Amino acid sequence: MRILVIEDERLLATALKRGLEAEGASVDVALTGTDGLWMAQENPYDAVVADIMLPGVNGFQICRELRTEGNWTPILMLTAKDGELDEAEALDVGADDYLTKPFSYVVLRARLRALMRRGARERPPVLAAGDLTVDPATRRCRRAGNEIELTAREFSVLEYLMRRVGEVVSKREVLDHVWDYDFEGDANIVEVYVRYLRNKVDRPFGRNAIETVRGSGYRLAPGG
Amino acid sequence: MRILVIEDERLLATALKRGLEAEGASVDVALTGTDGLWMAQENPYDAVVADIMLPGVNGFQICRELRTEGNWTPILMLTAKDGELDEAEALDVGADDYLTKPFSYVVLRARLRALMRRGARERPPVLAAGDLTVDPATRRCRRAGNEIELTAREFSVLEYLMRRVGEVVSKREVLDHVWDYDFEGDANIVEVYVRYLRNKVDRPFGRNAIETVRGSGYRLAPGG
DNA sequence: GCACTCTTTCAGCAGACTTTCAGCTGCCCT
DNA sequence: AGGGCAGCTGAAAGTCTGCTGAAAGAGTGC
Repeated sequence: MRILVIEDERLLATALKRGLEAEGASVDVALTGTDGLWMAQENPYDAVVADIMLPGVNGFQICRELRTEGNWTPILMLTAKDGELDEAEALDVGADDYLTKPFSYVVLRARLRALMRRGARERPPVLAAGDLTVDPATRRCRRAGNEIELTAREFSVLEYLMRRVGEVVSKREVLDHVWDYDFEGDANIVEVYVRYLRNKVDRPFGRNAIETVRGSGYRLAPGG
Repeated sequence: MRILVIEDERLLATALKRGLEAEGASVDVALTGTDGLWMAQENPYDAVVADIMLPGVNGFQICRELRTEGNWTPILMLTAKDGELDEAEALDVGADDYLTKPFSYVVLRARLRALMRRGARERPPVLAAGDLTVDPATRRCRRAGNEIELTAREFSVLEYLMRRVGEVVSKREVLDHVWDYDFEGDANIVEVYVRYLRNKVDRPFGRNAIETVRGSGYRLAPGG
């Protein structure tokens, strides 16, 4: 479940990211409308949460632009104002739903779920590579019929690798997608998580799904 | 995918180089505007990322100069300032897009991809010469159906030769493109790597893809 | 407040990879 | 034939990367 949050208030953006990720979503954050629009154009998200008031391109423009391009990803609009006008305009330009700040996280999640259910397109429910499967929706991981317990971070790292089976993924990329985009720490953290994952998904099964490509990163073997 | 990064902050330049290379791009770095302009004029890049504030020739000038020469390589401008003025001017002189520092790597990559896609120069994802193929995305190399394991350096050298199949490539050029731009050592290192490559991609197959052109350099035979 | 789990940092280590070097081979010229 | 190069080679030295255990730090639930 990939979600794009376009929101310039970092506190809120981070809160949303954390919250949604805790439920198994893979969340990217854009801090400006310009960035957000580009990211939405570039990646296939399952939903977009966009503030209306944004630096650069505003939420309405993002919405209109995406729709005119034939991009029908569900969009949930946020705004600080609570005028009827905004709401009408939001729906006019093609947003699917509308939420007035301040809102409770629970409400946002509920609406978002509804949106995505409605927009339930052909989306492979589980990621699979050989006998290894990962279900972002239920946040479950199984291998050869055995359920594997993963922590939130572990799951996110594995999910990202699974989304790119076969490709070499650099530690930097993992960092960019799984950690906050402004994570300052050492890329060693990725090595550490790869070790945790290997201990859980590879070692017990005597397999080696996560390959190391020295100097480049890691690659999840297509066959698991 | 060849990308030129013109940026005087070495930290940033290195980060970009690493990141983009990790995704299979072949990245050259210029630390001054003068060098950058020259390199952009000399080599066919798929995209140029240029800082506006540079020692020597600045980003605007590079852009204008290339455009007036009829060079329409996509250019992405970077700047520390976030004035509207800069943005307008960047687009005026012919840049294709504009990014304000600090930016997240994810965003840069997304924009860059979009730019190159817009440039609609469909580039085959894998490089091939006869039965020898190299895939920068997965960092895999195969010959006659056999997977060949290459180290990071070996891969980069081979990739560079493959990008210029049929052409004679001097050791100096290989050094400049594959090693850090400030590599001080002996060009003999290239000979050493050519040997490693021959041992892996030629010898086992009884072929001779990498030809020596005495006095000039090496040439990758178009037929593999 | 305490116990617990999860996340992050850190420094040491082993091994893989890179680079250097000195001698050798073979081509080309006189 | 012999000298001068350019390129080739084997081996050793050097560097760097990724792996690991341990422990500190954050976050959560009781």
